[in-house]
Amino acid sequence: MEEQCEFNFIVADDHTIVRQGVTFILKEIHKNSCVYQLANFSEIIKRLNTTPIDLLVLDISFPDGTSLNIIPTIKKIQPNIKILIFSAFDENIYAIRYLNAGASGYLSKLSNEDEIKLAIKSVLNSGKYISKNIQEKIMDTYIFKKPKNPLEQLSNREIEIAKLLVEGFSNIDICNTLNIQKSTVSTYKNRIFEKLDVDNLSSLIQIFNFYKDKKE
Amino acid sequence: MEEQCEFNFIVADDHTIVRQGVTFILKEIHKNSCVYQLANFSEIIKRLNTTPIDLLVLDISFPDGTSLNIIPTIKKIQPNIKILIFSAFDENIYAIRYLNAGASGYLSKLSNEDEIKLAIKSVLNSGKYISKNIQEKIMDTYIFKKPKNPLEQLSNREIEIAKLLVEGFSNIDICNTLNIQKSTVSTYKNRIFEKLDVDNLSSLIQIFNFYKDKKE
DNA sequence: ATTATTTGTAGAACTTGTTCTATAAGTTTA
DNA sequence: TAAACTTATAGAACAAGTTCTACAAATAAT
Repeated sequence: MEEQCEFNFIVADDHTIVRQGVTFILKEIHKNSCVYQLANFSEIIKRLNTTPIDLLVLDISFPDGTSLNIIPTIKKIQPNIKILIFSAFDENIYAIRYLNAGASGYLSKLSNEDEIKLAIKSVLNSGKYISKNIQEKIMDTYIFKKPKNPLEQLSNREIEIAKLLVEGFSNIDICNTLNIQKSTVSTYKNRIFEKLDVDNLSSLIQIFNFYKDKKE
Repeated sequence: MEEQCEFNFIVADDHTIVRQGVTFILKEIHKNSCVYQLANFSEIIKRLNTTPIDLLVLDISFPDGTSLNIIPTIKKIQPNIKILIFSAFDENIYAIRYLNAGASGYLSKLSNEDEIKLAIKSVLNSGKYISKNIQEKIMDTYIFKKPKNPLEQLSNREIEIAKLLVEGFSNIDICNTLNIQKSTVSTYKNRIFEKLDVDNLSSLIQIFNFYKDKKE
């Protein structure tokens, strides 16, 4: 039966409704394709071991970066597979990481139907899809050559203070333990936020947890 | 044209793919119905003011400050409307609160297609849908009432505010969006911290992220 | 039915955090 | 090597956040 499939797709997402929505679009684009709807990682692996897949549309539900390493795992089984990340999380923080890890595209769930179709077609035809937003981001990274791991931009002192902030210490705590003025701590905080392009502690914590164990 | 609609539905969700998936299912159940796909709260209100709606399938994760109190707001416009909450958040924390607030059902996005159809049909026919899980939950709460997920200790308002804090909003942001005094926000923050036994935002974020998707 | 507790809310006084500006020392770069 | 950033640091004025107290309404407990 697989021989009647023009393409083999996997749609992996824990939400049924999303799987079905994506399946519907895939069938619209390629009527004679087979779509495997899967809800978790082990199902994906099982399927990859039995069926050559052209495109995997992959939801990433965990913002902590654990799903990053599933990409090489998948590619080890099927090196030519195209992976389109379909994510509810903000492009700005994650997209480039996933593309570097070997994904063929990163698509926001906020995208309208045309964009979704475009992404799928692009990945199938040219092997990649990069949204306007991400293109700009990459330009930034290349032209201003920011390091891949944004934490590397921080000076030693800045990292020291960022870490304390992330661990929950107040400015006053920090200024006491480091014996500096509170205004100094604030200045650091500002510089850290600026360098990492965030504007609240919550985002700092996210970035920190995301990148702390990653080599650039 | 509205007179040819057997039912009028609204599907409100910020993700296109979800709106379309739900629309597809609704059309499958009631071929001759009209479905309005809307992406934010103000669109919902606008539509409610012009069209009598039988069922609103409402995602509660969208970013424009949607919360519990939109349910009474909606019901004030159309008292007989049925609201089915279709949520990516864990039932255990939110379901009962939304049902108490006047929703007719609470459906997890993890549900399979049959469950989704069942929920929609139940709400349309009998005016309510309560999943096995939630039924058990209610039993537990009524009969055995064991405290499991610490987030359950928080009141509705406390959860609302905790969520905003976790997402990185400042006290001032919160007091502006909720139209309360900044001292009030601080009071909440304190109570939240006390109940969850933490003393800084960082820990709150950790607890929140740890428990938000966990069943008890 | 009465009492106790929780919930939602603030005012005023106070503490903490931010901004804006600035400076000396260290590092790059043209 | 001089000019140009970067880094580590504050003072002062101002903004944001906290504390402590309080009170009415809703809930729960006795």
